[in-house]
Amino acid sequence: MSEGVEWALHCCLDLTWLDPGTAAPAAKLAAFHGLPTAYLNKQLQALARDGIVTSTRGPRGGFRLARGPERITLMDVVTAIEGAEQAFRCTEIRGPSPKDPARDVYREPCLIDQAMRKAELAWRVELAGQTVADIKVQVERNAPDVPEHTRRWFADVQA
Amino acid sequence: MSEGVEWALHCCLDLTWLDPGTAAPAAKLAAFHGLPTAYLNKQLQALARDGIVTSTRGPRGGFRLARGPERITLMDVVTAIEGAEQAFRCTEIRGPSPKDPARDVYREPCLIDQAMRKAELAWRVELAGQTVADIKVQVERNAPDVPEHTRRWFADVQA
DNA sequence: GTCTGCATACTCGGATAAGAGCTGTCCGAGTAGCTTAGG
DNA sequence: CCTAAGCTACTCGGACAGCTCTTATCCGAGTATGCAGAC
Repeated sequence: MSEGVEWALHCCLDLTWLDPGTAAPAAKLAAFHGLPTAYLNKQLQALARDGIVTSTRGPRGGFRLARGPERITLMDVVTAIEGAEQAFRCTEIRGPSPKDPARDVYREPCLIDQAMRKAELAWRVELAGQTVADIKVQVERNAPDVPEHTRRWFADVQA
Repeated sequence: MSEGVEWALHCCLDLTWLDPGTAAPAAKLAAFHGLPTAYLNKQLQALARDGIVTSTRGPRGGFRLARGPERITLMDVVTAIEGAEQAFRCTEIRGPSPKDPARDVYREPCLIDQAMRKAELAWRVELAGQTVADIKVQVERNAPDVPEHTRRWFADVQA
């Protein structure tokens, strides 16, 4: 899996702690996490294309969440970065060449495909069941200083 | 996900229908599914390294299952081809650079990592819960002609 | 007729290229705010 | 003093290389089979 997913998730979490009405530029987000600015910008663009964040250009511009974090699932973020295609894709390789006379033996759907889809569905259900807000709440409980620490950093440091 | 997984799963299923005591060479398996022989051979080698199939060289040689299909899970096959590493791997990018004085704010484990692991675990559980024998039984119920069709093809055709 | 040695064909195994996708970088498009000059 | 036009600085956005991993291929290592020749 692309590591852009990790970056995007962390950025979404950061954005929940910004001062209301402010946006975080890609440069600051990159500096905060020690990541290459331009490439992170590319990932954030992907989030913007899927309507997870909104982007504004010019001074005081940057990215902010397009909707409440309770309405952004981990699945949404993964899909935005990785694309919506299945990881396992059936290429229908059953049986000897398509010109085989007994080809109709394989009318029924491929059960290997179904089994893999079932597993991948379980993965997607788990991802769709957790929102950015859930993570936010857990962090605020486990490490109460992180939100303020983050907010302050984005408010003060000019990177 | 590598398409070698699909190839490997189909091959394992084929092997369950071979005449007892016989082995299927990579060339025949490749011809049966319309795949490049040499590359499929490489995937089968990966299965052999993980002890899922056994390989014998020379005439009448080839691959056969190393144990009963009820003891081969889909997880085993996926791990053999894709490796045992997690798809999502946390690189610990939380907070500003490691030399930040307030670094100890991030003592607690990364919750994004935990969330992603949880989802991936659900995927693995699903895969580990289905065996090649399960697929075999389902196919024999849904498409009763496939087993004999396959057995005959491997017994007769010299590819 | 039987045994032994050898040649042969077959198959896996690992080392070696080609291609695709992820990773990383750069510069142009667009915007907000400041500056400055005029009324 | 107030207004407005222009300028500057800042930020996103998409187009352009580098690099790792998947895909694909080839040839050598090893083995069972069948044959030929000697006893």
